[in-house]
Amino acid sequence: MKQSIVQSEDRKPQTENLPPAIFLMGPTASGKTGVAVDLVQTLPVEIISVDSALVYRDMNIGTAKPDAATQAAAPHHLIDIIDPTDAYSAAAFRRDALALMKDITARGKIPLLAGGTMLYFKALKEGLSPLPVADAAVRAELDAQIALHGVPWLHRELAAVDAETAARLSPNDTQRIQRAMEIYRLTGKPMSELLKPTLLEGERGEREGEAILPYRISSVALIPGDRSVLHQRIETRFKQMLQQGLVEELRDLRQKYALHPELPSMRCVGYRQAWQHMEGEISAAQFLETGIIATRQLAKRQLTWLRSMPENVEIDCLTDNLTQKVRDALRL
RNA sequence: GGCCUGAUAGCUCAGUCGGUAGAGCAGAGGAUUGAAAAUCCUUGUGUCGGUGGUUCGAUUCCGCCUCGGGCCA
Repeated sequence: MKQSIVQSEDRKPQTENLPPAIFLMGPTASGKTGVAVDLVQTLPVEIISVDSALVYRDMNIGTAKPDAATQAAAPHHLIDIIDPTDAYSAAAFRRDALALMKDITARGKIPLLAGGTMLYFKALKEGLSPLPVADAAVRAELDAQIALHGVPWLHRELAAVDAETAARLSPNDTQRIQRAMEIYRLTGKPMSELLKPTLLEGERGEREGEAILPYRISSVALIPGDRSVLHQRIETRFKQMLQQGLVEELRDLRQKYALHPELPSMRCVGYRQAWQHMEGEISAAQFLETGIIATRQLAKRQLTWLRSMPENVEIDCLTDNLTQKVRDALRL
């Protein structure tokens, strides 16, 4: 692990010739959008949103999407690109982001990738293995089998064809077990085998001078110095979302689209709880409480991601002059 | 005012036929390859309300006090 990091450091001497790009990461409610919007005013940058929830059209309040005026002043790419009935993915993001970065660079500008979906950042930076895309029919089949036999049963099925992957997954990790089985049924090969060639491919690519991400990255992470302050912000913001009409927004969404609670869009923080409340499963008070809790837990997972990325320059997002501090960190 | 009942982890509660206690939730830490705002893993020492008494030993039994809840006046 450590060795591979050292190797990749050694292997990118021509990084100076690459065009620049900026990563701006942070947990929910850390002020990323504000900083990005400030930077656009004074620097030749274009914002690419790195957010798995902002991609959905008509989901505005619960995703804390920048409003129309903000977007007019500071356009964001990869916002409002799919309907809430559709699914996006890390692979789709990488494809879209790379294309946008190329265009932006060609225009003589710098891509500013800002957001809180750390898997997307990772996929962009490190690439993805050549795995098959999601297959609705196979997933439906697996859903039915899980409903019938339970997830641990599917885990045993996986162990029979891909012991290595089964061993690293919890028997309860429905999503990953399902994905690993999906890959096996689609390709006839175990996921663990398909992950390995990637490294070889990556090495070959680098030998030919093709980096996985051909940009010189400056990476900044907004980290709250005091977690309890972030929690307070999250609570305040969630209450604002309710006042702005989160439930009404969901009502409209359900009228406009054929939604169901298992869709990725409807599993988003806030919308999931709003759905439960609309269905009478939880009270208004529970909706408020669980919505705030889910947001806190999201922020915590985002912070775990950020701690695993030592290349980031960390800035306390709770200080004044945040944008200036980001600029200083980027030496812009 | 009288009677009944409760007071145990941040919250909701279980429990100890007397040998100082454990679940869920929250919180914290971690994982993370086409669903990732998803999915999953790990993690529970707290004057067992206060104070006297009985006892080798009390959070557990008894008395009183404090604060809730209920019923009767």
